[in-house]
Amino acid sequence: MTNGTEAGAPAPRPNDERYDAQTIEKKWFERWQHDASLYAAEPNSTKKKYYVLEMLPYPSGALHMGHVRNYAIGDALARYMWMNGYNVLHPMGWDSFGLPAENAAISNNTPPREWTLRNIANMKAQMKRLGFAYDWSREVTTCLPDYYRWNQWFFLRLYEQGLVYRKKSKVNWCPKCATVLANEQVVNGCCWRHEDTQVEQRELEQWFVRTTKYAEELLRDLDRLQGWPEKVRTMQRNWIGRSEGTLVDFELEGNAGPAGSKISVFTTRIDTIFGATSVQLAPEHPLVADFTRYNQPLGASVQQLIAEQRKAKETGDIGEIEKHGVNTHRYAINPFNGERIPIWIANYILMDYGTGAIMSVPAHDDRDYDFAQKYKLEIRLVILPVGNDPEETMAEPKLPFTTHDGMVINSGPYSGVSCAEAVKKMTAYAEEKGFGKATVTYRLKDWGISRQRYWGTPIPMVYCEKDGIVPVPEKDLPVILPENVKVTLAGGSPLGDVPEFVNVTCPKCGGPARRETDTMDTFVDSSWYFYRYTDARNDSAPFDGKIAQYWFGDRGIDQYIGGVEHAILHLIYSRFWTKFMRDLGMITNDEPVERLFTQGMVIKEGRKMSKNLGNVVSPDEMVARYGADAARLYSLFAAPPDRDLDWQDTGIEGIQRFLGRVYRFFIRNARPDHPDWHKPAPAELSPAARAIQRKLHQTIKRVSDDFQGRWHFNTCISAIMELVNALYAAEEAIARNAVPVSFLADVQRSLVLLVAPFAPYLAHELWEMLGEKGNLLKAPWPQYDAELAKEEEIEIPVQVNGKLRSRVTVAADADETFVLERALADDKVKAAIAGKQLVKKIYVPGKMVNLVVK
RNA sequence: GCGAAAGUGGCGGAAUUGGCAGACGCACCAGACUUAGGAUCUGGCGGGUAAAACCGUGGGGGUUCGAGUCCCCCCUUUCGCACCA
Repeated sequence: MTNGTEAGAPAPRPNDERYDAQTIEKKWFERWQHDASLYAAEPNSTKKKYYVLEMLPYPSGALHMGHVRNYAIGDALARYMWMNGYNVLHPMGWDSFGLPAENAAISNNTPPREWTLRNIANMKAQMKRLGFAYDWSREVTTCLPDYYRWNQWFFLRLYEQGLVYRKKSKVNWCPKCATVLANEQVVNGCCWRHEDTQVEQRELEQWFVRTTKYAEELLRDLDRLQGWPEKVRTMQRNWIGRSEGTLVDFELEGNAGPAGSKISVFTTRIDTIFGATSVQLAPEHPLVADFTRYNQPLGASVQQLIAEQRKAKETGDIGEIEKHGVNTHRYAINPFNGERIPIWIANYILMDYGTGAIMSVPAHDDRDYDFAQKYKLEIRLVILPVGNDPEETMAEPKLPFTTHDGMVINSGPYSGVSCAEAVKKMTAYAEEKGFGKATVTYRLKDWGISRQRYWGTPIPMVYCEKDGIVPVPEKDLPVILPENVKVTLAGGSPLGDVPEFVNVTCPKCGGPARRETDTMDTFVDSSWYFYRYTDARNDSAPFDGKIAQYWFGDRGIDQYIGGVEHAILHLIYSRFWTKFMRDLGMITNDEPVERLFTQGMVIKEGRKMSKNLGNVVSPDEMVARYGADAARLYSLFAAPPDRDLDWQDTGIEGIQRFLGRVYRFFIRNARPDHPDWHKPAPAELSPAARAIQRKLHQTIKRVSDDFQGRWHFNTCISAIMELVNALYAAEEAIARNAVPVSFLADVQRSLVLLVAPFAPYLAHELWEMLGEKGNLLKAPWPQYDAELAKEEEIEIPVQVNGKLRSRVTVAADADETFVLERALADDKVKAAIAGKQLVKKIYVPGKMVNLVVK
């Protein structure tokens, strides 16, 4: 151990003081490899639990900087909680089913399993090199049977509960993935993975999970998720898209068609129904087929409308579609006034929302107004907005009025009541007469989970000619995904080409049957993986409920950290799964995640990193050049974690320099062999030592407060830098023995602890340098003392008429009279107020003085 | 179109509650040490001025003794939603 210097002599700065991250990190990396229990959560602990989770990665081959940032945040928190005495669960796993493995299989002839496991090995090694403190004994790999068998087990439970069903439906088909996408995976009409590939529509038999059963609860419980970003809650609320309204049946005039004699429309504005001047059908509405059967020209027009709508949907421009429609010359009867109104077919009416039919009220709906203008349909005023002058409005209405705040007019017996009142009364009337009822519609759809792909969880179902659809008995799970399958991107599941997989005997009758060849959407895997972590090696159940109960408590995972791109899909499916498991009696919590944190992206030169732009920063390269500590610390220092981070290569060099400064300070000042080193620090300190002490306690406060609060680790690190700068400034005082060694030992110990969550390698090295033997991870977090953090003297700015004129230095506890006296005695202040009348003296205690003069 | 967040030096960012704008770091400049410096240490660093004055947090107004922070209007950027009846 290098000793400090003799009193009075300036500190020598030999070359071996150089901070060599590679050597230090290699040393600790090797030690940590040999201690698997280092980061293990304690199984039967009386300590308070803390479950911190980062979103598990897809094993694409290598980590990127976004991962490093995500995990650096979680790791800092985990280490902080350990040091605060919690029993911490900090696991990691692999979201390892999915299409890229198949693409890789095709392009370089490697089986998906091999490719995936190799990527996992590589990324795991990267994580270890970065020093992340994961409990690897709980590692979850979703593509292995010991995990996906439980997906199958859950599928059987869903089936028993009637929560999964088969339905023939139009599906979104991505030609590049050669598979079905859930609605949620379609972004602006394109595939969420292939942003430039338009999604097509195909008709297929699919398995659907009845997520809509929980729509109401998923919406309601969003209000409880106070630890989630408002933004995410809003996105989920929009996604669920709850809408209260009324279903109203319009009879068809004349001969009823075979599809029925009524058109059911959904409206949120039944109060405007006396203003309905047409009924509009979606081009794909079932009734349309009847209308076009003996009407060739109409059929052609409808085809046109369908094509327009489809194209608009595919390009994501459905919001701006140019409205087109065609008059069927059929009529519907308004049940409220018996009036016959024309039935139109229009390209902006969507079949997959509500009933696919609407009543058109041009005077009180923007869209209907546009449409009526274009086709010269009647526009009838039935709402008078509050605050409008009736006569003026009647004479020259500035339509459309879409407000709910108004009075119903021209509406028979309802004229004169408020909109809200009319909705109630008219709905009640419709229910009484049997032609309508109050309804709630959701934008949220059931979750289509079938994928015509190989690399996923086989759906445990069998099709028997005699018995139909038969679930695979639980004892036969898992249905193993066969290997050596020829993967192609042609349509249909590759599993269909594997006879030994497909051909089975029916579990019921023993006769010949076919296995389901579709696999599950990978969002199934990630919907419950965090429960598996609590009991990852259980081979008789997905997990033990009691163990999950300990880690999830009543409110779920204490802190979940990941990208905002998962704000809807992953998190809504996870919430669904939790509610489903709760209703199965497996768990007691209603929600999976108490606190959610969404970190910003890592960008460079103002743009997202991408291979195309050639601005990708490789973690491996950063670690090789600057070390893991520097890479991690910089990813926390460069921006607050919730904001985007603009990566600058010179920025990380600054961080490396800082780590070097810390290291060199310890090289010079860690003196565990000194006789005073382990003695308690004296209560009375010299001014130089007192200054350090004050700074130290201020720093502890700042760092601790941020961990508890807003997580601005960038300012925490700044604070630690300030402390280190203060120590450098004090080195002369240290050299002349004006700072007691025992006190300096305390300061250094605290500094190591403050650094430990952010730069674990260096912290461990320094800890050892201080002569400490115990596990740094379990060393208690330093506590600050408000008294010691207090300044003894403060500088008070003095303003005259709001402009800074001078500063006066006073004791921290000086009273107002004294401070004002000093301020008025100051020469610069005197000059500023000379010849003027002092009208007001403002003193904000400890902050500032403002003198108002005339 | 609707909603949210943001806009501060050459750059990343600080200022947590209305109270010294620019902490901390990068870049740059100067000095020290040095055979050397892409190491290290010290100092400087919003504009402006000889120094001051003065100006300065996207733009314009307002409230206040005092505004980056609060209110009103506008501009720009990012994100989310978008004929959802």
